[in-house]
Amino acid sequence: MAYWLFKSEPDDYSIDDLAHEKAGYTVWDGIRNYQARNFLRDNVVVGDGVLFYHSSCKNVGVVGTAEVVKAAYPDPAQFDPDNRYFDSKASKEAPRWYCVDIAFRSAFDSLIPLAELRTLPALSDMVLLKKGRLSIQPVSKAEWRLVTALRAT
DNA sequence: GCCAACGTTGGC
DNA sequence: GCCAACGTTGGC
Repeated sequence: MAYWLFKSEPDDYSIDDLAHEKAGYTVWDGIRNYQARNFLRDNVVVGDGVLFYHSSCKNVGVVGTAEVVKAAYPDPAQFDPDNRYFDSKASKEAPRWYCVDIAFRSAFDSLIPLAELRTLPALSDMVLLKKGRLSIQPVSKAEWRLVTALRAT
């Protein structure tokens, strides 16, 4: 049981999109960074908590939580030539990229801006604040508790 | 849209 | 294996 922060560009896929998934979950595909891939493939397990983060938009920050409902399996998008995440160097025998499934858990009553997280000394070691570009990143239990207590849901 | 940070590619 | 060139991320 561990905690993570997943980034998404809300114009592409937002916490509201996740909250309204008819199937009750979504495939977290399209991860094309090796460090993020390794976390997905090797460390993310069912039941893990996810801080859902909106990036590359007007209001960047943590907007809610999700839960991992299926552990890593080969990302189908890498095999589909018509998909934007197609990878010609990947094969079904030797998949290069992995995805997990996550389900909506909560939406905060208001977004927790990145700038606010930066003001909290207890979060100074948070990966988000030190290594901004990683799209799948570990969150400590203490960080999870603190962040999820900042807002009502 | 700018630009800093950082990841990836590819020649040698 | 090094490193320059290039591409991408992502905050502002």
